[in-house]
Amino acid sequence: MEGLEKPGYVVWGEKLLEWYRANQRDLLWRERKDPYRVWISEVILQQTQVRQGAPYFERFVQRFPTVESLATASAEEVLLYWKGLGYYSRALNLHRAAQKILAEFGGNFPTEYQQILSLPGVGPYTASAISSIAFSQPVAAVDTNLYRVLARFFLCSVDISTSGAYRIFSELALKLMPKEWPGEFNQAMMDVGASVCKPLAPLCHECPLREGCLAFSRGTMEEYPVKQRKTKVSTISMQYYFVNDGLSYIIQQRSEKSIWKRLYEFPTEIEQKYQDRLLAPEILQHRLSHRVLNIRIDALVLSTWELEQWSKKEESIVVPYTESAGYSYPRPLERYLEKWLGSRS
DNA sequence: AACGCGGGGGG
DNA sequence: CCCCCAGCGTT
Repeated sequence: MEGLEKPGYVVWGEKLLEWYRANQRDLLWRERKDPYRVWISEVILQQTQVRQGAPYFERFVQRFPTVESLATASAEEVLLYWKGLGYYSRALNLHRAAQKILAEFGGNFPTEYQQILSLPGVGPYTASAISSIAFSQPVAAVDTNLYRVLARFFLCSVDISTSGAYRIFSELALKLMPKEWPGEFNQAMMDVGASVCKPLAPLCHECPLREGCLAFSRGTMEEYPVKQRKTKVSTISMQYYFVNDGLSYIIQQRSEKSIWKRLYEFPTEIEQKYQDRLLAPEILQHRLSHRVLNIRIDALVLSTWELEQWSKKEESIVVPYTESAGYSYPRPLERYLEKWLGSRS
């Protein structure tokens, strides 16, 4: 990595801030420096793009405006506001963290970095983001944007998926940061990374850091940052039965262990005697990051009496069509339901 | 250090 | 079909 003279660091940070003051995105959670709102927004935006997360933030803080309102809600309802966003343990951790804040910090959002880091679902990045934005602590929020911007500018070839990279980049960022503006600096880094220094086809012509950027001068922007290759994609098959009587259907809750934590799904098996009453199956394909799910859904229409017998089985829940929205479903099942219920009216 | 964990969008 | 994204927790 090429060095930068001491005075150069100061100029770097100030150039970035100057650009940020003129070009920052106006986002809902930037209106106030309320640690609660910063926290919620940061968790929503973990591995999630602003466009996708913004509507969720608005709904979430409207329903749960304070730590206490979140802590005293049911996990079930919190999940309902997370439905469709993915990475569902984030919602469950948010809920647990709110209860921890209530129990251990008297309902006041903790102000110390180490305390913030101790909250479930809050890692080094999120703790730094909250500390810097809400409490003006001089710590670097090391996310993929920061890796990309700095790796390109300084032509740094360290593999960002290794643990050593975190320390190198956070120390470098701290040198570049004007210490009076830690929150602004971190958010400026995110905005430059998101809207200018993009992973592919970066807009170098409008970059405030173009001058001095080593990757730009060599035309090798897209080769940075260096990241280890990902694992291969695997395929998994799933079988569901949509058991209904024309008015209600059967669901069960998934465990907290694997994919789709605590969301609701259709039964995965039926008794032998129903095998010859299945309707034509629906085949859905659902792509995840490193997996492809082939989902087969067989519809089974029972009489009201038969459905009632079924519902006596352990863990099964009968849902009237009209109350379908009261439960959180994985995306593919939600789409199946919409189609089924919609076709009836 | 490597992996599981979602979903939407872009080329 | 691949890639990407305001990461974290577990093993």
